[in-house]
Amino acid sequence: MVARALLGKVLVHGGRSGRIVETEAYVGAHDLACHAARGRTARTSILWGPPGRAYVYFVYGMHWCFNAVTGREGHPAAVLVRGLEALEGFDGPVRLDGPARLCRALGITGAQNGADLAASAVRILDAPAVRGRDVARGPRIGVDYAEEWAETPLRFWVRGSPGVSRGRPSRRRGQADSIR
DNA sequence: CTATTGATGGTC
DNA sequence: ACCATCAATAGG
Repeated sequence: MVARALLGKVLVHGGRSGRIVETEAYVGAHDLACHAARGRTARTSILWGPPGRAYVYFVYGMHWCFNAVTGREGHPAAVLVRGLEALEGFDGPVRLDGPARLCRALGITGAQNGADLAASAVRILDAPAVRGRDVARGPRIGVDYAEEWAETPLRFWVRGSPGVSRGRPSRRRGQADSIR
């Protein structure tokens, strides 16, 4: 799965870069947590386009979130990047845990929506994969409304990384479910 | 540590 | 009305 494979890769924008340490997969129009589940609209049309482009959306009146479109044309699926570890271009310490924080820190906004991730100012660079035993997975964050999809373990993160967000999947209790 | 709330605005 | 959020605050 692409969300798992993106862990360890490098997101770059505006001269700043970070190693991807937390992702969530949104797998299609049938996934009730996916923005595409409510049909093709002006906002979500990029999701139906070709893979390898940025889907950047605005939430809660103040935050941008960055996704990479992963589904082939006509198949809306994407991976939300939720956490990074700082690599280059930052002036002092930065927090990159959380999808909106990382966008703010890298200067990603709606201006990058639709950008080609292989040939524009926003890029994802290849890098060594994260070892299986360092990867954990669990339910996605903030999607309680998505019925059975709320508990589907489509969130992936690098165990122990400071770039992993602290948001819990609020429905269930207990610790982060984990392990590969 | 958990829980709650205000900020702030596009989308449908 | 509803959010794929964050920061600040209050309470145990």
